[in-house]
Amino acid sequence: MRLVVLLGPTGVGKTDLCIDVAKALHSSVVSCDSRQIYKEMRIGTAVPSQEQLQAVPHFFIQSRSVFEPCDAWQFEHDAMAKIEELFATGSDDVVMCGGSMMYIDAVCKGIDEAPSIPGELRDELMQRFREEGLEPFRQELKLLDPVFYEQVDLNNTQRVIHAVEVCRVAGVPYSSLRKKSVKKRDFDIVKIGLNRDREELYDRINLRVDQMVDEGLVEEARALFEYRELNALNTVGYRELFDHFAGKIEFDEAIRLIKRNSRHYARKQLTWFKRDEEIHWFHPDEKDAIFNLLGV
RNA sequence: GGUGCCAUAGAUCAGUUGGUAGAGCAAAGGACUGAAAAUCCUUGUGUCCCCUGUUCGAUUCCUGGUGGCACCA
Repeated sequence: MRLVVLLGPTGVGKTDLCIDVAKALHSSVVSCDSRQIYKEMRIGTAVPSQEQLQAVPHFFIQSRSVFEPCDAWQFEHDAMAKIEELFATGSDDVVMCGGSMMYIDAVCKGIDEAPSIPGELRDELMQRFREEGLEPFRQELKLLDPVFYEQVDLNNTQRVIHAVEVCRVAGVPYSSLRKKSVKKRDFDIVKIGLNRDREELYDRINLRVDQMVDEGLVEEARALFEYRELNALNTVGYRELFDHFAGKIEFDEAIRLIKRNSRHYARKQLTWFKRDEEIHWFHPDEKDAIFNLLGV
């Protein structure tokens, strides 16, 4: 049993190659994409085409609503259940394809146990953050978890508030739960990373944004405008258009920012992937070499 | 051909009353185990177009040149 993980920055060409690899291995595709998982978005998240989806069975593509958001912990459970089911029903190989760094690690290494945070608590804390800023949370964290207080970036609102949430709900310091243990999976994992020259990658990203606009990205985003506060819609390609709809920026500026933020996102992904020494890197055109590595 | 203006970071430009220089944009590097397409941190040496002169010292002023733009013929 083998999980073939196909990863790489946005726009590199994962989707096309993924179909070929899955066909060659007679396997299904488990999507590992934190935005393609939502059914309300399609154009801006570059969901595979109907033909591609029909060519090979796909899972976790537009399978969830933005009103029931996913997170890395949830994804680990859902994806692991699906992967084990596929192996149990006779698949030797399963292909997991996507660029969501933390979701990939959640499946390959697992995430430590921690309590779920009730929505009401987060709402309450966010309300307080808006009124009083981050300082009260820093002070509370210093009392509840001095160890993590020393480690965390105290400018990072999300990290500080999340740590406070966990401490409060769990009743123990957040740091005591962060064991960073790696779960042993009972299948092999092969990681294939796709990359291109920076200029080539950026050209593709810029071009793809123009294509998305031609396909109706603006209309897709407009239909979601009223839900723009939802976390799942804090997404490149949508939030910039939301700012335009709200009258904050011109249309051309929104498009420029979508391209730039997509490029930045690609770079951020590469930064994350760089430190994973298990990844075998290829240019997407090196299909033969990839098949060779996979033994097909 | 003549006159004027311009020539500084990847591109666009600011600036130095002569003491070797900066802003936004773009870009680059990094952190990151329950929001992750999120969130956060860091980064600007560049023949200041070339030559000549003045000067202790010129990217800044002078002479000439080259290139670009505008106007006039």
